[in-house]
This record gives sequence, structure tokens and C-alpha cells, in this order.
Amino acid sequence: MGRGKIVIRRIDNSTSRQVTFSKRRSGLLKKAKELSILCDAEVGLIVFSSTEKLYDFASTSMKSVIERYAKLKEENYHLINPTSEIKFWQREASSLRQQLQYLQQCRRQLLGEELSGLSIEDLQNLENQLEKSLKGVRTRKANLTQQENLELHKKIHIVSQENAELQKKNKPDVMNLG
Amino acid sequence: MGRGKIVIRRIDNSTSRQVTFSKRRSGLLKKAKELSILCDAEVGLIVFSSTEKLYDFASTSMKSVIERYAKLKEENYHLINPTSEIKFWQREASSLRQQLQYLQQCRRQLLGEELSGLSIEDLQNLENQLEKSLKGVRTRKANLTQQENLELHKKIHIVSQENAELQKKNKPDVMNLG
DNA sequence: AACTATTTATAAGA
DNA sequence: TTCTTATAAATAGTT
Repeated sequence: MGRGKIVIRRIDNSTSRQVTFSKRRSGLLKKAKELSILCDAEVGLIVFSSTEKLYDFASTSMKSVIERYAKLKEENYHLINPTSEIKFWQREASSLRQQLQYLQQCRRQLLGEELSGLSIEDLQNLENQLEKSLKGVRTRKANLTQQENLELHKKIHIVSQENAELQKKNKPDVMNLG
Repeated sequence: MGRGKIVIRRIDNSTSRQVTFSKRRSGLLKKAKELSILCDAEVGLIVFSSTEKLYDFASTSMKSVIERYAKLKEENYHLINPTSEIKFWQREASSLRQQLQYLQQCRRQLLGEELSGLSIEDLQNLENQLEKSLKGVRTRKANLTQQENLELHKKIHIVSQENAELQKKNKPDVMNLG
């Protein structure tokens, strides 16, 4: 619903991701509110931006929504039970550690290290990916360099003009010296 | 967004309230999902219909969303017994999440994505690294291929010998057939 | 459940 | 960030 159609995938550019977040967040909150009013529903909405900020809406109160939810889903009852609360965080940490380990291995492979576990096919895929990466990086670098060039040209032009004007002004003095 | 404009107030007619609920609920869930994907946000949405039915969406898991929410809002935090062990694991998870985030960004750059924050110098370093990676991968691939070739040669040699022996043994029979 | 006339949301641009 | 506007998407009322 805008000037162009978009596909739903993470927006790479951080600025436009923020802008889109701001717009869609307010739209979502508005619609959550409308649903609760129009249809007499109890609604709770929690949104954390990628910058860790919290935005929320609750038709009644978030506490009430969460408690009602937790009653229905007893696996979430750890909210009220400190023992399972500890277990929850332990599992969380374990899961995160696992993800971390995977990403670290992935990174090492992308750095061309730790390749011993890989088959020839894996290596070929990795090579293809690296070539793609390289292409992306070079394109970006070229764009940036070109942009910088343009700006430098502009600056030189301005400085040259300034010089020309100064020389014009200084001419009389120069003649006096001669 | 429909044949007519409506005011946002409770829909009196129970049938059309249900119909609207069904339509808007799915719209809301869709948009919650889209926001989480597009903007890399953690989103949790809980909806109870007026008929007590639960509909929900969570980009990660509802547990995680609620925990994170509860951590931020102390008024809900009284539900949790803040023992030092819980705090310890929370800190642990937070630290791990940070590392994870860093690695994810690192990985995206190595994949040639998300380059918008990098200077020309950064890009040059990245390019150098990728070239190094590529070299490592190609070397490893070449070694592996060579090694495989060697083994294949050996196998062929063995099979050839076996064949030769079999042919020698079979010769009498073959002559008998002739 | 479909259909569509409208309204609403929002992507892109300023 | 905020406004504008062309266009995509959602949906109110209808079949």
C-alpha cells in the first residue's frame, strides 16, 4: 500500500527500516485498538524495535491479558513460579549459546578457516557465496568512491573560483612589487 | 476501507461483529508478522474474541516476548521472585544476545549484505578478507579434489587387478565355450 | 465464502 | 522527522 509493491523480508537499509517501523508500528497499534473496540475483544500487543524500545497496547491492561493468556497456556506459568523461571533462563542461555556456536562456525568458514568438515560440494557453495559477497562489496565500494569523487570535483571547482577571485584582487600589489 | 465509512465503536449486531472480527483479526495478525519481518522487531500479539477464543502471534515466542516485557515493566515484575540466580541468568542471556547480534551483523557483511554503514576503507578491508577467504576455500577444494582423485586412481588400479585375475581364471571356461 | 467499491495504510519522494 | 501523494492493501457492505 504505497508507491510501490514490496516483498516482506527484512529491510536492509537501516534508515528506511526505521522509517517503515515507525509508520507500520502506529498502523498496527491503531488497528489493534480498533479491533478491540469494534469487536469487543481483549487485545494485547507488544512490540520491541530492533533498537530495544518498547511499544505496546492493551485494551484492558497488559497484566490482565498476559495472565489470561498464561492461564490458557500453562507452559507460560513460569511467570509465577521462580523455579521454572530459572529454568527458563537457563534454557534461553543454552539456546543462545547454541546459536552463537553455529554462527561462529559459519563465520570461520566465511573467513576461509576451519574448512575441514566440508565436502567438495559444500566448498563449491561457499566459493559461490564468497564470489557473490565480493561482487556486492565491490559494487558498494565503487558507488561510494564515485560519489566521493563527485563531491571532490565540486569542492575543487569552488576552491578554483575562490583562487581566481583572490588573484584578481591581488594583481595591483603584485605589480607594485615588480 | 470498505463500501462505507464506519465509526470506531462496538458493533451492535452480533453477526456482523463476528464477521468483522474474523476479517480484522487476520489482517492484524498479518500486519504484526509483516512488521516483525520487515523491521526486525520482536512482536507479540494476543487477541481474545468476545467468545473467549484465543488467537495469537509471536515473532520469536510468546514466552520470550512476555519475559522481555515483564523485565521492562516493573509493575508486572512483582510476579517474579527476583532471586540473584534469575538475575544472573538474565545477564548471561543478555550478554549472549549481544554477542549474537554482533556476529549476525558480521555475517551479513561477509555475505555482502548490509554494507550501508561501512566506509570505503572498511569495504576495502572486507574485500581483502573475502579474497583471502576465497583463496583458502579454493586451496582446500583443490586439495580435497586431488586427494579424492588419488583414491579413485587406487581403486581403479585394484579393480583392474581383480579383473585381470578373474579373466585369467575364467579363460579355461571361456575356451571350453568356444 | 466471494465480490468489489471504497476507504485506509503506506512506500517513495520532498 | 514530518508532509505529500500515488498506489497497494484492507475491508464494509453486498451477493
